[in-house]
Amino acid sequence: MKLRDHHSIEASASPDDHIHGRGLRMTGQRRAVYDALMGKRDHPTAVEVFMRVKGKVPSISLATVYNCLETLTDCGLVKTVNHDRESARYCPNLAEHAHFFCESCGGVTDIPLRAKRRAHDIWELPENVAISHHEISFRGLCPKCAKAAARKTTKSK
Amino acid sequence: MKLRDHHSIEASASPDDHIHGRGLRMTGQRRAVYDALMGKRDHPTAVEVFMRVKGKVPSISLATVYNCLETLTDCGLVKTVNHDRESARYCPNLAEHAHFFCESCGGVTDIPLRAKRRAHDIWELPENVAISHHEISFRGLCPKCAKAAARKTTKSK
DNA sequence: GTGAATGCAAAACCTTTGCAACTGG
DNA sequence: CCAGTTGCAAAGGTTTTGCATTCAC
Repeated sequence: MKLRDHHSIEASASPDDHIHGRGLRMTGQRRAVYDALMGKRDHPTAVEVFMRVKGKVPSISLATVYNCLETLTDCGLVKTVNHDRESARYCPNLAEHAHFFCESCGGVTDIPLRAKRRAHDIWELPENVAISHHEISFRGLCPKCAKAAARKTTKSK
Repeated sequence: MKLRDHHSIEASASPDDHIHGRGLRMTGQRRAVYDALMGKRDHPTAVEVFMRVKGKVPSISLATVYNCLETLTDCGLVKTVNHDRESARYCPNLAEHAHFFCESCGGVTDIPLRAKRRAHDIWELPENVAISHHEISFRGLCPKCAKAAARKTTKSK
């Protein structure tokens, strides 16, 4: 298992370089959205970003903010939290487990917890929080689709 | 840290008992929705459940399916995946981390990964999956709100 | 100059709500 | 009986889309 690296941003590479590296253009809107996110290191929604950016680029539209956020995410400059705008799904498995969503076939698989492990073994959760729910999701290609993708890549080379 | 137990369903307790235990009624719709979920142990959306149940209870409406799914979830008979129907949020922290969502104040906090730990240390992920993203979210009360809630409970006793 | 990006408005989508009618215990 | 549930239709909120206009390179 390998996690694709979205995080390898050298301090030297500017946002512009990242954007240009993908053959994209650095526009005033993209810069403003990026600055709005970096200025306050919180977790704003698209609408909150929109309101912040309005001050600097009054003509900007909400659709453009969504656009810019998607572009920045694709370039690895920003992470999207709660991107699950798909429908909620319901699961009769009541044991503690995570879910794997295949981006190719759309399948959802249960991922069991290894014996004797608990979530706070690996995350630095504050001692005094009261946790009521937790949700762990992985996205990528399931074994079947990963194999199919590998076959295609090999052929095309 | 304690995880509230949603999983302690004894084999002896029927769905009816669970529903009745909460002072609620077991209706034909609730039973049909429950059966549709237990019949195929997959992860259907509300609309998919709706389509399955239509065959048995033709008069059922989608709103009722949503209703039943919520009730069953509240009773601990079913788990909801992807319940994050809040807006997507955007995060400038590119290091690997989880998020904590406070259900009281709405705040979002970054939860860092403990040093030298990796997600597959605790979940039994298949070897041959290609993971592109993963998202870990905890929900509950942040330290500040947990303290406030505890104070209120103590007083009212 | 030219394709990429924007702005606008409208559409799409999932989920919730209000309310009259119905029903399980 | 009667509070809890349902069904319907309409509203709500977030995100996407289509297209003419503008702009970065």
